[in-house]
Amino acid sequence: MSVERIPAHFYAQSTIDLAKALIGNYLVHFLNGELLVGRITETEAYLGVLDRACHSYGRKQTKRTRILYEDPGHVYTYTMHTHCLLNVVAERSGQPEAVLIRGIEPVCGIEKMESLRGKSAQDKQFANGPGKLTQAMGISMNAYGESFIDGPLYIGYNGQKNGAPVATRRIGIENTGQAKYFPFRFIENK
DNA sequence: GTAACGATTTCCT
DNA sequence: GGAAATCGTTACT
Repeated sequence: MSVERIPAHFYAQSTIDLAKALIGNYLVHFLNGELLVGRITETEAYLGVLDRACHSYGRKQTKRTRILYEDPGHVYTYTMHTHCLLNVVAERSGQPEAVLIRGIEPVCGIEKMESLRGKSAQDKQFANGPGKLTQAMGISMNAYGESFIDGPLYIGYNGQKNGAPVATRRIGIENTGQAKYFPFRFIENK
């Protein structure tokens, strides 16, 4: 199976558009000579400065979040409750916005994923969460700061896209004021 | 150096 | 549906 890597300009669009555009495309990880491919089914936009739920709210900058201020197309991984979350830096340099990959469906390298995840790919709970998919794809903090444009981890173009993604309210961020009502979470329209 | 918090997952009731 | 687990990063003394 060959998956065409999406070029750099793809990432240089608004965070919302990027979040929608990612749905239906492939998340690809070249790991130890094996190709792991998952179809992206769920994403979430984090609008940095305006978004209280985001680590870069108010242009806050720390060691961990500085990658958000770099050029779009970078990999931003974040450790949470012993789990690793995967983000795609969007917009443009100096604009700390990113898209969180929240869910995938295994496509290629399934046996390897099952081994990494320790669960059957038949299970609907296999990779339907931010921490689960990073485990299934073998993604860790090692990926922090890499680029989707020329690294072992990248987004692959899927010729046959599905219908328009559905926007929903976000979840899991109850303590972030009004930001939790923003419809910035996108799921595949089935 | 120490304390508090969190973009989650999983298990229990 | 609700609570505990669990640990790196952040913020504060």
